[in-house]
Amino acid sequence: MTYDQRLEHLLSTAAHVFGVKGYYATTMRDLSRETGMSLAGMYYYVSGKEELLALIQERTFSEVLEGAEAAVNAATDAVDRLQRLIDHHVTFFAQHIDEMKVLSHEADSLSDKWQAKVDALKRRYVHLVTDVLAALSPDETPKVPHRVAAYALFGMMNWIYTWYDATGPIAPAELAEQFTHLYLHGVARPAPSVTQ
Amino acid sequence: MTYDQRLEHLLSTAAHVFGVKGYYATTMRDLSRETGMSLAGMYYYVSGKEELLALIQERTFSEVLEGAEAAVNAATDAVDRLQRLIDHHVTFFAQHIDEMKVLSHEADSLSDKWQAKVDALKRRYVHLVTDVLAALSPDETPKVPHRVAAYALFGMMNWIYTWYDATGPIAPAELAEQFTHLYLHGVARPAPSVTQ
DNA sequence: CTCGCCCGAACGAACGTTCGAATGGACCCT
DNA sequence: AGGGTCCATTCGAACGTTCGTTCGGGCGAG
Repeated sequence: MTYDQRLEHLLSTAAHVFGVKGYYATTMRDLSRETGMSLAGMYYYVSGKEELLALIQERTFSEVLEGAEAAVNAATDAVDRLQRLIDHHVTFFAQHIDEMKVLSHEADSLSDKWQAKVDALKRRYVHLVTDVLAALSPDETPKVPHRVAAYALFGMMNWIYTWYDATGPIAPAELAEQFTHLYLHGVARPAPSVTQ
Repeated sequence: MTYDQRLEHLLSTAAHVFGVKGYYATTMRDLSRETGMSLAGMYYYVSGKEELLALIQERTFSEVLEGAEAAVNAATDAVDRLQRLIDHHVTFFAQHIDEMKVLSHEADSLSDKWQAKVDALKRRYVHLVTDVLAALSPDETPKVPHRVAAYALFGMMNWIYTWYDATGPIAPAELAEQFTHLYLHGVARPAPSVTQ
């Protein structure tokens, strides 16, 4: 076992426990028991509890952002970009539930020093999504501002940590398709003109 | 000042501080300072910190559910029901940001005894929304299951506590309209058939 | 012998909660 | 009217626990 592997083990265990119990409710003694390391031993790998949270957030966000950019770049047209973006986000979410739960739920738990780095990643992600939406409906004054549409999409996707079970009857890719359809066409019937 | 008024003052102050700092990060001493009551004095009104959270959640959820049912009942047709439901939720959210933030963010922080009561209210709300959606598209096998559509709507609306500022350029009623339009028709152009 | 790695034991601080007493108005009996 | 008793309300001070973190040293491979 190398140093890096043990740090990774600590981080992934911490992400799991944070995801289940929440950051504040998790004690270093919980992590000690769960990792098999001693209480003091963990401090050889991280400077403290907050650095654990920061590293988890930073690494996860970097990975999801990188993947999202790759997914968008691999697309052919505007609708395809959206489809791939949603699919990547939902699939990644399902495969890294604990980390994403921490990312969604503990977005404001870091002190300024660490928060800034995560916020920078977050801005890049929001910007990416907003661009995709702008290309999708290049109207100068759409009925729904691109910013609102972007955060509505984030809400739809990030909220799944409260209800979705990736091992249930709906596969991640399936959920992504449903989200994409919903987000593109709404719940109104396929027929364009609705009552009223 | 009556007993009830002081309890109300304690609860609303606690909701505010919980909303800003989070439940776990808030100490009883914080609440003592913020309410002007003594540390021990607060225990005359509630049995402990957890009852504060429970009362806030229970009262807020009851109120939002009651209002939502009234809004739906006042509507004329299926689309109107959805419109009023979204408007009520968003407007209520904007007017009670702290409480709704606590409700959204601290949904799993209660012990079983209290959680059950809140979960019962939550189920009623989910059921209400699902019914509205089912009436909107009575298809037996819609492209998007009603349950998924319901949680997508909740996600879109509840996520606003992370980004929306009710005192900003977008008024709550305006945001509700945008959400309704987005949810009904999607981001795709009014023209029904999209590229691909 | 050195150094990267690990840990038992302890430290000081902060936490939620409790205790016992003090306050003051309402009410009763004479 | 006055004296006495109760009870709702308040709070300073402390209690026991648990927290994140640190200290000093131990251990094994090079």
